[in-house]
Amino acid sequence: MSETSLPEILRARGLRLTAQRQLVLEAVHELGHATPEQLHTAVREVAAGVNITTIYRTLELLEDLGLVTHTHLSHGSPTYHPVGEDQHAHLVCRDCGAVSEIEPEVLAPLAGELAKERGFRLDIGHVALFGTCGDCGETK
Amino acid sequence: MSETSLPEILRARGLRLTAQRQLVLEAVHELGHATPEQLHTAVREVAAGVNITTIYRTLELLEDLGLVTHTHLSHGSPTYHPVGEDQHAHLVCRDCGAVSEIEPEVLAPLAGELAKERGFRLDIGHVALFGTCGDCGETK
DNA sequence: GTACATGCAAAAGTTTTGCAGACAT
DNA sequence: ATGTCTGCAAAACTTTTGCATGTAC
Repeated sequence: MSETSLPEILRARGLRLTAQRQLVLEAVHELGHATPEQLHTAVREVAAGVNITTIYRTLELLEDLGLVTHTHLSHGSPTYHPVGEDQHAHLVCRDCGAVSEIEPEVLAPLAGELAKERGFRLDIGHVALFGTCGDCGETK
Repeated sequence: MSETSLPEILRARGLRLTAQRQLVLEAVHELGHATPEQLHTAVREVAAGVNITTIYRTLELLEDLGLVTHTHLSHGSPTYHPVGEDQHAHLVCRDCGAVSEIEPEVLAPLAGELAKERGFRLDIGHVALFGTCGDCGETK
């Protein structure tokens, strides 16, 4: 439950702490990986009046502050999740749509090679791997 | 330039071979990884009357036929590329937006481990890795 | 009090759907 | 001839923008 001190980070930039910003950040932590739409719904359960526009603007801000990131999991809308804490990548099954997480260690060798060969710094929290999951693979 | 016989695949399903379908598939091969919008522009250069709707419908069909796949490279629109031939993954720089390709061999160990540990069959042609490229990393 | 944030409404952009006419077979 | 495809128009979504009001500081 480390909140990485939103108030301080905001203050350091001369920005303001608002209920909306706290709620959106909380929702991102609660939901794990969620679309703007889903976050909107979640926030609304606590504060009914919050506008979807604010969700988008706040997510952009939080991402800029380094508190959240987003990934494109197959479909149209991106999903947001907290940064830091649990760095992890996503495994997305194209058949059943299931999303599972994998530990960063699995990607470490790859990240190392990319850095060495290309100078490319892999953002592990941003990785989405597509394919067929065990269940769907067997059935076929 | 192996065309993987579009006519035959269509016929086998009782579907029809049209100029539009040939043009869209050709464009996907030519452009490498392109958004529906970009494909539309490319196709229009040859056949001006083709509608964007047809691009979407055709891409869906071609994907269903296993001739093309799509990947989500950062922004809103997905990009489509041919299946088979040159299996490759994408490296996307979040700072400058540059997209480069990496050879499938780099991903082979990872693919192997995922298959072994999770029974997950990684679709290499679908992989998009985000991070910071060499140029942007140095500058900072 | 002042500048930043939010809500609202509208715009912009993307993807989907319905339907009548065109066309491959 | 017949059933599939396409183009057109409109609808459904998602995301962005402008502006007046509200509010943290």
